Amino acid sequence: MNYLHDLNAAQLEAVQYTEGPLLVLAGAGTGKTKVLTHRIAHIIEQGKAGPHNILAVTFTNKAAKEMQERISQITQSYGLNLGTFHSVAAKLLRQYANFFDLSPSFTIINADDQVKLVKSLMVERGIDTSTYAPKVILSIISRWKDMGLLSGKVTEQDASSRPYQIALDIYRSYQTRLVQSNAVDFGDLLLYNNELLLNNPDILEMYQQKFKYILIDEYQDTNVVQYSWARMLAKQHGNLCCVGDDDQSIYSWRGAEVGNILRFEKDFAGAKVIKLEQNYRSTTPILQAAASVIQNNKHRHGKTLWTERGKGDPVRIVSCWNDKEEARFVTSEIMRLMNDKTPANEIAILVRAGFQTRPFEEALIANAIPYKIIGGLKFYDRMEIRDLLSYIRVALNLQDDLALERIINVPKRAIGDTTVKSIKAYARENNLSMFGAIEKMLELGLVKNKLGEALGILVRQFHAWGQRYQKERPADVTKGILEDSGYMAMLKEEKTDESRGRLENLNEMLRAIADFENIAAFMEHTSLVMDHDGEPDARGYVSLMTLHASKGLEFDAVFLPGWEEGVFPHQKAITEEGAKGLEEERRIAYVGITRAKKWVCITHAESRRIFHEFVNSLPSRFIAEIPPGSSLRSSSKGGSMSYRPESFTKRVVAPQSQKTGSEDSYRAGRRVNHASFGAGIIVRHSSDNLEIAFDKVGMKTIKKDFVQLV
DNA sequence: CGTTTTTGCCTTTTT
DNA sequence: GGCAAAAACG
Repeated sequence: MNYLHDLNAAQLEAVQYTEGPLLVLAGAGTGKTKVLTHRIAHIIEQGKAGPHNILAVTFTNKAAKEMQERISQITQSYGLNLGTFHSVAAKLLRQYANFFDLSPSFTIINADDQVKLVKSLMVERGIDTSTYAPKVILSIISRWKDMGLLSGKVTEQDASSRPYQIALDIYRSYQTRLVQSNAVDFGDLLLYNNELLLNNPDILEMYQQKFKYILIDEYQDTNVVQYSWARMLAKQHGNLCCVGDDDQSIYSWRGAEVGNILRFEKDFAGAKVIKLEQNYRSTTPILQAAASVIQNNKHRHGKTLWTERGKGDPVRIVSCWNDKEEARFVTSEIMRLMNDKTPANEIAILVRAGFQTRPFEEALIANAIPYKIIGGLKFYDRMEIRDLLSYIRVALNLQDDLALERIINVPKRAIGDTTVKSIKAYARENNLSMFGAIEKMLELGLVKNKLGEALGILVRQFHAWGQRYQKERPADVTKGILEDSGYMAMLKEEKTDESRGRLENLNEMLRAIADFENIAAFMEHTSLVMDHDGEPDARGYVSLMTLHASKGLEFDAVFLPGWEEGVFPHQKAITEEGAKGLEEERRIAYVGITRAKKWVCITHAESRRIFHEFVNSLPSRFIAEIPPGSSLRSSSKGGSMSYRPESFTKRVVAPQSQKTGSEDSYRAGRRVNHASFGAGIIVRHSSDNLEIAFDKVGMKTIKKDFVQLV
């Protein structure tokens, strides 16, 4: 029983309350993982259920791995069903693949392939892809999947407007094509699972009996399908424990429904709710600042974090002229911290969007500070890796058109655009896969000479590789692919730094494959385990990442740059989602602040280069929500800052003085008048366009010429 | 017909 | 300041 000793009262209650539905509202840094791991260990230790009768799902592989390790430290847990939603779903679906006209070896396609498929379907039926972006159409389809809607269940009403009509049309053929290619996307993994249980009471009952205790981590991030799936599975025993924090729900754009966690007590009769409010991470001013921001949200359970850490430094809020100066300021502060013996890996810069990392990278490099971008370019997203994966995919599944198209002419083998188009046309006419079409065309002598020869070689090679995978070691066959295809030779020929790096990456992948029994297991791993690169615990590196990527992490010092209206909160979140979008932005701010153990420094720039024009913005409204009592405001624009090197003023003033008088008068904060929209205030401006918050009609983007200064 | 060069689009967050 | 699709080139 000694594993219960280091728990506080609320944590202990959550661990011991094993029977019936339970919602654990776990604020940032309150020991959420501890509760989950101890609870699982407790169920096993008490003999309530064996590991194989417990199901625990997380969102990230990292979380799953950490939980597994920590449980193993407490008790024997062999056979525990623990994994991400997607990996658990994939495992289950492979057993019932034939229910969905798939073979158990189906491929899981990634986002890139999804967009490509949607686009090619749109082009096929003559829909203009510049008016309706394939990405947008895909996101509509994905949201339907997240809501549990197969194309047949989408109603006329769901698809009333034009983009939705297009999306529905594409959705149907998209699914057909995926099935023909023996492939599923991420959304399908859960959607099909849900359908499986809905339509097959016998299968559902079997799993209901198997899983006596179900635990869900990060419950605030679940979508409708995940909710429905878990609810069905838990129905018989009713022992569903959901752990999450409504204030940290930041994935609505991926289909997550905050409503799931807000509705918990309604959905599960007799549910118990336990709040974890003692924070073990941050100082009081940090928690106060976070609380005063998040309390502006209407839709939340509401909880008050407190700490015994005691007083600490106030949250700093610093104004800068522009993005470059902001980066230099943050970098100089980082150097100061490192001089004061704060290790680099205890320092993080958290940005709203990926492109904001650039000025920081430049400043960090200029000052020789080692840094790592977390979650930026992923190992499996690299060109050469995706090429090799495509080769493997085709070798394993000749129907995988998307993969074949990617590598059909890599390395160059004289199979160009026109040939690919004719192959696709032939495939469509005869209802064949591309590979099938090539074989048929060769058989009928429709392609001749050099082209026929090149295609013939390719066909024979893929058959050979596929057969070799059946009996030989996967790493050997894969190496064979790289050699036989000429891919390796192509890179060796190039002899640039880049090509050498690519070769190194391919070798690393061969080494990774060597750890797997069979190639199918490796492919499952690559499609579901994406967090490979940039471990945040890397010693000696400052971490640079998006706020989203920072969830679950903690650092001594956290820098939060770019707190400007339009950047953060992001303009799109507000225009597209309105008040809901703003609340989510605020939760992102909350996540950012609560990553810090000792120091938070928020900065905003008055002018920022976005694309190739200067954009002026007002400070984020979230800054105004932080009370002076827990924060300290200053400016790096001149005057009082002691750490400000001479060069700052020189460089910073220059762009300002370059502006013409008339441009300058349209700056953020000025009131303007518009003939039809009335009075408003400029929120941001670029060379031609003004973003104006009108008193009556809300946000609009207006050309400068159409408004007058008041 | 296939390869090289140029243009034109960007950028919210990702299992 | 990057990468993919279209246009020009061979």
